[in-house]
This record gives sequence, C-alpha cells and structure tokens, in this order.
Amino acid sequence: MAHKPRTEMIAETRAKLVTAARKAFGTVGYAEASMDDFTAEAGLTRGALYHHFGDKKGLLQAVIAEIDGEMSARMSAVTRQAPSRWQGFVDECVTYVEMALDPEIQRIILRDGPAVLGDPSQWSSQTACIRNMTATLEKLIEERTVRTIDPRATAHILNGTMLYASLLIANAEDQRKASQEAVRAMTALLDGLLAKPEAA
Amino acid sequence: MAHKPRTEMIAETRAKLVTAARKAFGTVGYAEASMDDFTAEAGLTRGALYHHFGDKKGLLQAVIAEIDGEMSARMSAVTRQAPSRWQGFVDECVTYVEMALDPEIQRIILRDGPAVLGDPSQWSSQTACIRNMTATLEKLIEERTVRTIDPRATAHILNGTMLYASLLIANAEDQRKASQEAVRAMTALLDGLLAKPEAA
DNA sequence: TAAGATCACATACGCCCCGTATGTAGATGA
DNA sequence: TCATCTACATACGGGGCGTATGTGATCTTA
Repeated sequence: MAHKPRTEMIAETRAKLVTAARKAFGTVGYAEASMDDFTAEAGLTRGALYHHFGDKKGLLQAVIAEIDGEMSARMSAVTRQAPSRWQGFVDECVTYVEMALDPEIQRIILRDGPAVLGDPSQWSSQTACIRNMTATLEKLIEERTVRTIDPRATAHILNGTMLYASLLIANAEDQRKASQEAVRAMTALLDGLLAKPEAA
Repeated sequence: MAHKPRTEMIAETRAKLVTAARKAFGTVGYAEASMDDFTAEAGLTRGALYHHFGDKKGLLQAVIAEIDGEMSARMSAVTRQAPSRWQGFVDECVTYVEMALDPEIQRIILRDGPAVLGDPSQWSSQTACIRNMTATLEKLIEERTVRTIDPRATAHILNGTMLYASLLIANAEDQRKASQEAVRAMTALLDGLLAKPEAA
C-alpha cells in the first residue's frame, strides 16, 4: 500500500483547510472563527494554515474563490440554455438572487468578504460573475436590444441590485411573498435597460 | 465658574467617544480599531466605553446612528426642493450615491456595519433612509407615475443598486467618467419603474 | 541506494486585545 | 453632612493571533 504522491497530499490538506474554514466562516462568521478550532477540526494546526495561505485573510480568499467558482459555473449554465439572449440575461440575474439566498454565501461573500478584503468588484474571483454579465450586456447592446450604456458599470450596479434583493428575501418573514415582490421590482428595473421598453 | 451640570458632562463624554470611534472606524476599520487607543485619544479609557455603550458593537451602533441621521437629513432636504415628485425621487437616489462616495461612509456603513451588525435593512437607523424612499415611491405609485410594485421591496433593492454604484465610482481610476457611466446606468434602470417609459 | 537538501507541517513563545470584576471620587438628595 | 448612587478608571485573566523554531518525511543526485 504505497503512499500517495506528495502533490496530492498537499492538495488534500489545502482542501481540508478550505472546507473547514468555509464551514466556520459560513456559520459563526470570519471574526468569530478561531483558527485553532477549525484547523483542529480538519485534523491540522495553525502551522499548516500559515504555511499554505499566509494568514487568515489568505484563507478567506481561497474560500471565496471556491464559492465564486461554483456560482460562476451555475450562472453560465443558465445562460447557455436560455431561449433568447435577453431572457438569458434576466434568468442570469434571477439565478444570482437565488444563489445569494444561501446563508453561507450571504455571510461569506456579502458580509465578511467586503469587510475583510474590501470592495468585492476588485476581487479576482467576484469579477468572474460580473464578467459573464458584462459580456452578455455587450452583446445585447450590440444587437440594439439594450440601450447604449456602459456594460461594465451596469453589471457592477446590477450586482448590488441583486445582492440586496437577496438580503431582502432572506430576512423576510414571508420568503415566498418577498421573493415575488423582489423579482417583480427587479424585472421592472431591468426593463429600463431595454431600448424599446415593454408595456407595464 | 461653576461646573457644568452632570447630564451635560455625560452627553459630552458620549459624544467624545462616538467621535473618536467614528474616526478610528472610518480610517483603520472596525476590526483594527483598538478600543484602548481611540478611547485614550478621547482622553478616556475603555471603562467609559463599556459603561455607556455596553461593548464595541454598541459603540458602532451609536456611530452608525449618527451618520445615518446626517444622511437622512440631507436626503429629505433634497426631496423637499425638487420640481416634480419623480425628479425628487431621482435626485434622492443621486444624492445617496454621492454621499456613499465618502470613504468613511463606505467603510463604516457599507463594509464593517453589515459584517458586525448583520443585514443593514434591520438597523433601526438605516431604515430611516429607506423609509424616506419607500414613502416617495408610495406616492408615485398612487399618482400612477410608477408601476404597481411593492414600494418597500423596491426601496431596499434600489438601496443596493445605489450603494454599488458608489463603490464602482469610488474605486475607479477616472472617477468623473465612472460617475457619468454609473448615473446613466442608474437612470436607465429607474426608467424601468415608470408606468409610461420615456424614450431612450 | 544512501546522504543531503527541501518541504510540509507541528510546537512554543510572546504580545495585544478584549471582557469583567473591582475600586473610587465626585455629584446628588435628605 | 452623610449616605447613596453614578460615572468613570484600574486591575486581572484569558484567548487568539503572528512568528520563530523544530522535526520527520519526501525528493534529489550521484
């Protein structure tokens, strides 16, 4: 029974740390998560953490990158199977809101992330989601479906729109009702982007 | 030279603490702000802080309440002197974006606040700004200027829209250009709320 | 395949920061 | 004027973090 190669072992411990941290950050939050505690839970010590990620912030970045990769994958899947380009864009937005309902995502991506790492739009990761949306917008503007506005700026701003829609829903007593209201308001706003606005 | 009455002295020390904390939170951030440091800067100790505010979070709440009061005042001033109700609403939004450009506000209200205290829409204070906007929206819907959407949900969502517009501008290399792009995108979105959409 | 170098972690130490428990001086009220 | 209360300061203990150091296993090279 030979040992696994070294690189594989390393990847494994990195994954163990990221998983344990993600769980801790997602539940008790970044500030309250004791490095001693969640490294121990992964069968390791802080030594491993510092070796691989530099510090607590570095580990948070890794966790965020992992989450963001998952979100990005889901979004592009939605875009691919949309009937029209505009509908695909709207679906993308709705999917984003749905994903942001996850308490773990809210805690790590929306609350602690910005506080610790600063403006999300600067993160290499978060940009992935936004880049998707920017690209879609560019095409929509090119084909004259959408007004001539700056696609990057619009994507960033819509990012905020959707995140706060998620917050609204997540904290509502009646989530179903809140979700309907939020989607309705959001689609109304999105209609404003259209070159030929639809009737209300 | 008689001493000042006691209640006045108390209000003064509270104000001193809030001011010192606001400065510290706004520059180095909540987590990095040492209570020993900024209380000393106010000529006090942590004892005073715990006595008046319970803990660090309590002080942050007080700081946020102060800032939010100022923001609320500015917003209602803008609303009062608007030519039309819809224009007043748009101005309100633009003002909000402008205020959120302040690094202190970004740091305290947008980054650290949510991380420490949770969803901003739950803060008694933040509600002030949102309530303003909700009220304006209600009237606009009543007079059929705006589509029939839920005003509270819309206000919350727009809150996010504007905050991220501010982030975008604040972090841009060319702030003037970014601000133009952001305002353009925002007004486009807002047009979507109108019952009779304006031509692009 | 054996010796040396390297790497992936664990251990150990000190510092700072926080929360609480306790002390105290001055204002208040009879 | 004395008892009480209040607004703070001081003192103490604990925990978390960052770093410096140690160690055993793996990889390299001849």
